[in-house]
Amino acid sequence: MVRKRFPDTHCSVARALNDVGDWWSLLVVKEAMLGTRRFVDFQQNLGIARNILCDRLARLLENGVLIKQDVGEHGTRYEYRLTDKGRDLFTVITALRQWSDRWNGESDGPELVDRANGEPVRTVAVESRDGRTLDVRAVVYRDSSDTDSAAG
Amino acid sequence: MVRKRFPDTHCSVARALNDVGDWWSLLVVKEAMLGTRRFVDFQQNLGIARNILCDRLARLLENGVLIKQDVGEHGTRYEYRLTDKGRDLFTVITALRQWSDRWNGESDGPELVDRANGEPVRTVAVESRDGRTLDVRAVVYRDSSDTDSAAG
DNA sequence: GCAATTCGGTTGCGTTTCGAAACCGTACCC
DNA sequence: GGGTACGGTTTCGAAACGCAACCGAATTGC
Repeated sequence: MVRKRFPDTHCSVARALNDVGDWWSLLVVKEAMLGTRRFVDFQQNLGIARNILCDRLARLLENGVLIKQDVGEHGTRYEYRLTDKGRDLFTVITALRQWSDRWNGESDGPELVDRANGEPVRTVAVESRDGRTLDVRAVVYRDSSDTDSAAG
Repeated sequence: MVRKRFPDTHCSVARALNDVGDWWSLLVVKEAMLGTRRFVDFQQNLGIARNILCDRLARLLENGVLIKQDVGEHGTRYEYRLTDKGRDLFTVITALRQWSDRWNGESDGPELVDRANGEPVRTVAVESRDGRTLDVRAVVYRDSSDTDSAAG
């Protein structure tokens, strides 16, 4: 299974999508954030085909999103765990989850709460240095190679 | 071109990926945020095949991320513009961009700055109600249908 | 009026990727 | 030595992708 994609593009978003841009990769990472670590558990919880899971895990390993550890408990047994890079996708996944809940209706899935006090987390947003929430019209892409104009 | 995906899943992340989960969709939205509105411009700026672009635009229209307006300037001419739902992906795309820049190295692409004062925007993060930055270990998924345990 | 061009697609067709199920090899258990 | 669990790999049909050619409507050029 080849993975050509866009090996080097000037666009950060495209480069991020090289790592986690296909359908299953982000779901695997999300599942890992829920505590799943074993091959069979990923497979069952996600309902993903085994070969695709193999491929996605391998790619996530290559990209440094997951690491694979041999835990020799009973026979052949491995654990796939998030790296710092993988855990850092928490913001992306949370933003995506909140976006979906805002626009596609609330899901009956788990609610994300602060472990310290059980309160829901804030809405993820882009903020200015002094703390104002910025929408896409309130920013400019500077030194662009595409355009210097405003976004939106 | 059929689009089965997961029409109704309890998982918000999966439902978000139904809308923008494939390779090109998010890039089309990102391009729209840079100001691109016309078919040919999307096609040239992204380097996407025309039929694929057609399909993605149609799907983004269906999902309410874009709207299509007939601007009868010169012959057949349409504009694809972001809806509120589409503009609201700004947070997701920005989080993804920042993640990529942190872990895959800075790109030579445009830098995102506050239009009001030209300063770079803050790092997007998940925060508690009282403003602490939360990583994945600092949260719990409550009322989960999968697991009640902590994430990470 | 007629050809050339632009725009926004659609169609054909070959290649790549996906996905379900079957199969494989190792290690444990009895 | 048979059974089971785990982590894959193989097979093969279906879907998606990408390129290039074509199409239809409107605009421009003459």
